[in-house]
Amino acid sequence: MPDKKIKEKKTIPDGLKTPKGMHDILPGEEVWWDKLYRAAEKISEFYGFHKIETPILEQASLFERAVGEDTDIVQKEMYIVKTKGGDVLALRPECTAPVARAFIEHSLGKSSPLQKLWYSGPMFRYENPQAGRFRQFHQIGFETIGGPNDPMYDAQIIITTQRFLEELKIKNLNLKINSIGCRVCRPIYKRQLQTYYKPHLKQLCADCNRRYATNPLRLLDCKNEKCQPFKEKVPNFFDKLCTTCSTHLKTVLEYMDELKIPYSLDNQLVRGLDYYSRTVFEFYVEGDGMNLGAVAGGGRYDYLLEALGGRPTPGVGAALGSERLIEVMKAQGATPQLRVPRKVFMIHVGEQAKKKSLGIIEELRRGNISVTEALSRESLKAQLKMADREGAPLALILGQKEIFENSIIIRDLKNSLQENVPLERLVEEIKKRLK
RNA sequence: GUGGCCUUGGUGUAGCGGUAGCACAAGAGUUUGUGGCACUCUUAGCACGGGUUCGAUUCCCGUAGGUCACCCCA
Repeated sequence: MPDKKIKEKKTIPDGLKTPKGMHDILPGEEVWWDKLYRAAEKISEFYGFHKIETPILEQASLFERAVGEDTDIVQKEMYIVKTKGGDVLALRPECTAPVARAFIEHSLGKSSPLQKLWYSGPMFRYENPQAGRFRQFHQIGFETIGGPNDPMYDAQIIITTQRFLEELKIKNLNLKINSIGCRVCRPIYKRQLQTYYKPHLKQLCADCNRRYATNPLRLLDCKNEKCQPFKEKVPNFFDKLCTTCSTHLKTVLEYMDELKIPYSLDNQLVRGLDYYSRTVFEFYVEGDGMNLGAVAGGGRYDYLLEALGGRPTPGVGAALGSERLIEVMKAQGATPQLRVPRKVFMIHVGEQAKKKSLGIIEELRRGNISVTEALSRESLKAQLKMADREGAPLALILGQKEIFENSIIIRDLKNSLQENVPLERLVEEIKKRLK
């Protein structure tokens, strides 16, 4: 029986574990997240994006309206929270809608007609986890809202995303671009698709039959074998784009060439969020074991603001999956952010020295010198070993003799030279050596 | 939501129907106040629940988690 009790203590009960698809980010991972966030901050600053933070919870109807009632995200992947007051809230599944909401709610367009915003934070989607797919995951995103409806912004969002990926040294990138048309040409194309598919409905899979009615564009990215033969003669969307849209796409592509960004046109690229219009794009990483899906994706959303009750305002945005980026960096052998070692390691010998060390450490920290210690260790050896492992350049050694002389030893751990200095000159002596 | 595979100390891994080895990591030490190497010792484990069995970590079932595929996406 006592055996059993020990067991119970060791294993955390299932009921207390992290929920499925959600993970702790432990201190060992810090170096990767650090690298990611530093890059994000650097790129945002360079490209003139300002950070915005929106609540984790929003009214569920925000996403229904923005992302679309018919989408998988809204239909089956949202975490819904009912408050005691009767509000229906959702854990945000993405962040473009909240950013657009904030733009309207705070009339950001009034202070400056073009807003360049970026965000970073957790998103939530209730789906089955697998590699690169979690129920709580993190995104970093860039949005430009407002200004004229100019393909230049599409290009700028893409180059920003591209530069961010480069900053992270991510290789083997593949950029896919497509246009899904506008209010004018998309409905026409949808009808053409329906006309094309109608005679074949009985031979199509169940999903496609549903898509036929709800979202004909998705017929294009069905992967069911049954449906493949019919794709060959599908009317090509590029031919059906209205003049405005095809000019828009052409210009975006010209800018890509100008910026020397390689891309591939993919007329089957249809994103699962309804707010997109015209340009849509995704970045993939090619290579073995890189089945993470898109590492970044985005597009233009000219009708989103309007759909949320704002004035008609164009926008373009991109989102990157933080966990996927880190996965790719690891897989491609990138080096994580270096931890900055603390400058000096305080070592004591004996009870009296231990007590006195406390004060010295505080004095150093106030002198803006970072200090580590292992005051709980007693042996000098063990403490030096720790100092070595921490990578501190200097160790301070305080023992009976030093206390008596009112001095302290500064040991250079790189070349093993040490010197005894008066305690009152400690801060300046350290600073001299750290230069 | 459906289906396949997986689950051994902190980490990575052996193993067998009779309760477990190894490596790394961690801690202590190799005499008296000096680290990185080496050596010694120590700590620590069969995901959870049930069944078959004299006995299960090993076989069977279920649950959970992970992973892969479909779907969709970051």
